[in-house]
Amino acid sequence: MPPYTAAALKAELNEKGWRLTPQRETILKIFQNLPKGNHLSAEDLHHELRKQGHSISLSTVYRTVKLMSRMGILRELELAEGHKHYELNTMSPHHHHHMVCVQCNLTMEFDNDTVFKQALKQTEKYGLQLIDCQLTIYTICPEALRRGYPGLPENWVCNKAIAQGADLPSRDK
Amino acid sequence: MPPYTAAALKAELNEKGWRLTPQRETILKIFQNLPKGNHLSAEDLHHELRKQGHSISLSTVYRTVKLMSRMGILRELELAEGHKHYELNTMSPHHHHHMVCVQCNLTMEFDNDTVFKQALKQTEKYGLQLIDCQLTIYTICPEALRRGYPGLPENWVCNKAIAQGADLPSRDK
DNA sequence: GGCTTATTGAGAATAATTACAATGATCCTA
DNA sequence: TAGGATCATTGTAATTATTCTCAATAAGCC
Ligand SMILES: [Mn+2]
Ligand SMILES: [Mn+2]
Ligand SMILES: [Zn+2]
Ligand SMILES: [Zn+2]
Repeated sequence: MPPYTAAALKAELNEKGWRLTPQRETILKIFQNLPKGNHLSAEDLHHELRKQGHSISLSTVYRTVKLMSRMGILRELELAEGHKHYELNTMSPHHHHHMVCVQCNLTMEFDNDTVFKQALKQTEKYGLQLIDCQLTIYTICPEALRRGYPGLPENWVCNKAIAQGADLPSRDK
Repeated sequence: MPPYTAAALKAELNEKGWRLTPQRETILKIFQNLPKGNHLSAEDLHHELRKQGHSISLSTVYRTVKLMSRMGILRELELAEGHKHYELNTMSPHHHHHMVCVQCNLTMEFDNDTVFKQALKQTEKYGLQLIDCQLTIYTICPEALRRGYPGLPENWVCNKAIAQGADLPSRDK
C-alpha cells in the first residue's frame, strides 16, 4: 500500500471544499510515524505535538481527529477507558479489532478477515461505502489466569480484581 | 430466556461483595421495560427516572450503567453521536450490531451470527469469558449524501457511495 | 493581490468521571 | 431477630473529557 501523502490529503480535502492546513498535515504525520499497535488519545496527541515543538490548540486536535475519523483516515477507538483513542485506519494490510478487559482496560489487538468480510457484505447489501468496521470484544482477564489457559500474553494480567468495586481507576491514563 | 430478576441481580452483586440498592434495581427495571430497539443515554435515563417519580442522582445513573456494562447486563453503545447509549445486553435471542452514518449518526441494527461466533472463537482461544461483542460499521447514508449534515459543509459528499433507496430506520436524536 | 469562507484558538458549554463525607446494605454476634 | 460493625454506595461538588461558539486568521481560487 502506498503511503498516504500530504498531497493526497490535500486532494481529498479540496475535493469536498475543505482545506489543507499545517495543523492537519502535522497531525497526520504524527499518526503515520506512530509505532504499529499504538493509539493516542487527544491529550496524548496534544502532548506529543508540543514535545515536537508544534503549538496546536487542543480544540483543533479534537476537531482534526474527529474529521479524519469521518474521512476514514483514522479510527476512533472506544476501549472502555473513559476517553477515546485514535490510530491510523489502515484497512489493509493491518486492519484489526480489539479485545478489552472491562475491569482493567487491558487491550489486545487481533486480526479477523471473516469479520471484515461480514461488514463488507452488510454495507454492500445497501450499496453503501465501508469506511471502517470495528469489532470490540469485552471480557475479563483474571478468568484466564485462574484457569491457566496457555497462549495468553504475559502482560495480559488484570491489576484490579473484579471484586474491587465500581470505582476502578483507569489503567491507561 | 428467563427474565433477569432483582433477586438474580442481588445474587450476582453479592457474589462479588457488591450490594443491591433500590437505585440499581430501579434502573434495571427501566431497561427491561424499554421497547426493543431503543437505547438510552445517561441523560435520557435520568429524565425517565424523574418522570417515573424516582430521584436518583445523575452521578449514580452514570455509575450504574457503567457497572452494569462491566457486569455484562447492559451494552454500552458508541454510535458516533457525542454521547453514549445503553441497552440491555440480551446476548440471545436479540444480540445485534450497529451500522452508523459518520455524518448524521443514523443508526441501523443488524444481526450477524457469524460475527458473534468469531468473537466467541477469539475469547475461547484464551479461555476468556465473552461479556459482549459489538461490530460497529461506519458508513455514509444516502440521506447524508443528498442533504449533507447540518453543521457540516453541504459538499461533504462521499464520491464512492452509491446511495440506493435502502430504507434505514431509527435515527436517534 | 484581493475575495470568499473554511479553519483556528480561546473560552464557554456539555458529557462523563471522580473525591469525599454521609448513608445504608450486608454480615456478624448475641 | 435486633443491634452494631464494616465498608460499598450515594449525592454533592469538583475535575476531567469533549464539543461548541465566535471573532480573527489564512487557504484556496480568480
Ligand atoms: Mn489512554
Ligand atoms: Mn442520543
Ligand atoms: Zn483486566
Ligand atoms: Zn447519515
